[in-house]
Amino acid sequence: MIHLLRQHIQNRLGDDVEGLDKVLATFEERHFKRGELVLKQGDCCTYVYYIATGCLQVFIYDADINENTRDIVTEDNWCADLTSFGSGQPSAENIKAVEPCVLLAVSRPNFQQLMQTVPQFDKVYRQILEASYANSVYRINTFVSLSALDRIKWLMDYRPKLMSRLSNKLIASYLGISQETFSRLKAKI
Amino acid sequence: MIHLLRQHIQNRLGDDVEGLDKVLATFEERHFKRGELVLKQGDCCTYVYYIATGCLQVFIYDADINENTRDIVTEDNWCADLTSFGSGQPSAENIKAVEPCVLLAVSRPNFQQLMQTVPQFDKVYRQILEASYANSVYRINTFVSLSALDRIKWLMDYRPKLMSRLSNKLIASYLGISQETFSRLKAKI
DNA sequence: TAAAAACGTTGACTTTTGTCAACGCCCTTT
DNA sequence: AAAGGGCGTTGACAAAAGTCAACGTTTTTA
Repeated sequence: MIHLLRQHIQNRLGDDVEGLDKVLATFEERHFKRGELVLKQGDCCTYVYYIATGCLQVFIYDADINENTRDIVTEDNWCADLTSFGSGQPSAENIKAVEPCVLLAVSRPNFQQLMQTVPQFDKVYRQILEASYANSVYRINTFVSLSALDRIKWLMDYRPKLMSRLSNKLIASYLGISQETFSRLKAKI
Repeated sequence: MIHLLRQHIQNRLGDDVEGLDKVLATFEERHFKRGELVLKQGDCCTYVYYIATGCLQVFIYDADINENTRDIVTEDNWCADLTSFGSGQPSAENIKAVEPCVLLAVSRPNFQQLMQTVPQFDKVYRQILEASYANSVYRINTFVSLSALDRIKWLMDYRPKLMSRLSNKLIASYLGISQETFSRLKAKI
């Protein structure tokens, strides 16, 4: 699966990336079953994952033990609790494979070494950060400015494939509404 | 006001920052009155601002011309629409001085030159990104997991000074609720 | 300083959303 | 194949939040 990561990086930095082989050699391939936890809250997030295939849910539990979904990330994207990963503090978040997943993982020590020794990897990291941040900004704006119905319409426009790919329960959680409300509002469109 | 930025950088990178004077010389000091727009949606965000003093509101308008607040940023922090700044595309967001502000601004060309010529500036930018992102993640989690009442309590804990410093109208908008609901819920605590 | 505008609160009412329960369906899993 | 569990939908009701209006207060601004 490493060729997918190679392509991902080359798409962003060009075909001639110095140190690319060194970078790729540092990643470990890890497989997760549907429903399996990749990261459990309280544990430190010691890996950053490139999703070769599959789909991850990033979520926190509220007082009633509901899963509240901060993000849903699909193949050819990166996933981690970057806050925990960067600080070394325990994670407040959980990451779960909602489909069978093949992930390519870099550990924290390896990541830091790559950052220091491969300048191009530094660029990759910045792009991960920028993309994650841009995504978050979008998402916050939907929460402060849109009704539940409009958030559904927004998701249909912005990430249409998610609608057919994931369970309604998960999408409702991603939109910050109950499963029942999602079911009812969806029927109105 | 440039000494505030100097201190900000030294606090993060140490007292001996190579190229610091070059960096500081690149910033322009700009003053904004209370209520003045720093960035208007549709315009490109051509500056990144370090807030020396004051407070900025980042917001978008919805269909009813309400101001929906994505973020509130106070002195000794950075503010911009990084998505627009990075891509050069028109901004979807507005930035307004909600208090009289002194901002230190770097233009896009100067920013890019610093990134290429001063390695330490690169680190500063990454820290801005990481901090902005961490802040966004927190904020999303409050929206997907907390009720309006709990978001108010969260704000009291997480950013207590904002509560006394800003108008209720603005805080309500930041929390994604109406001014009236905020007034009523606040009375319950 | 006086007028105007914006703000904060409260009441009455509407709309939106959540909760609990029931039911059929699909999908595992044994 | 049968049992069990989870999912998606719907109904009935409750709770939460929004809207509109009014009013006194504070803040701007002319």
